[in-house]
Amino acid sequence: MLMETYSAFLPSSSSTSSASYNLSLNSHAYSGFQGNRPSGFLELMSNMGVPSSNVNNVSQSTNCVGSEIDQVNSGIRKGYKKVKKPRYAFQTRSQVDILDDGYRWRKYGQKAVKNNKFPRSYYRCTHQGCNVKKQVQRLSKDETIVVTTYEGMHSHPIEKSTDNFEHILTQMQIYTSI
DNA sequence: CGTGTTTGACCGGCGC
DNA sequence: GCGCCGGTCAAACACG
Repeated sequence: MLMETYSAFLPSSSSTSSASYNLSLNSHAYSGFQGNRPSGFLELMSNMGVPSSNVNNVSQSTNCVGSEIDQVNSGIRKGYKKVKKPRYAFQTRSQVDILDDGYRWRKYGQKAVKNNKFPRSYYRCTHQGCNVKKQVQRLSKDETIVVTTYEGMHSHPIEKSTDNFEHILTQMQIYTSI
């Protein structure tokens, strides 16, 4: 079904300008980026050095996504120090909810959000032992904008043949050129 | 049969 | 304590 959505359509604008990132990450916990090689979309993003200064100013919901809610599950287990899980989100101007970053995700929930007529979908990486989660949300303000929030970091290689960003770009161009 | 989605129930935190 | 809210579980279901 993803494919249907993919091949369905993308904004009529040109491919390069269709994607506008607004990446915000709380950097302190990410000093040691676990992946040494760019095996994932996220690492690619970070390696590309997408600065948080790239303000698209599409909406101000980004800051709440990026840094405010990140202490949600501060799991205090056995008196260990609670590590606030860093989240980081980037929003993409796309008609497609699911941005295939090469990992395999299993959907485990979907909830309606307040002030938003679109639901939010919760995904989890299906790799064993990998606890990376992501949630995808579409803004009701501007329904052409999809906010993808990642939580955690993959500690395993990518499972698809999507091993570099150019492949992704190729994909995007394929789907955009319709 | 393996894998992923759907969907209501459930749960914990928080404000009142 | 109660109800809301955001997040998760899990059984049923769909599909190759």
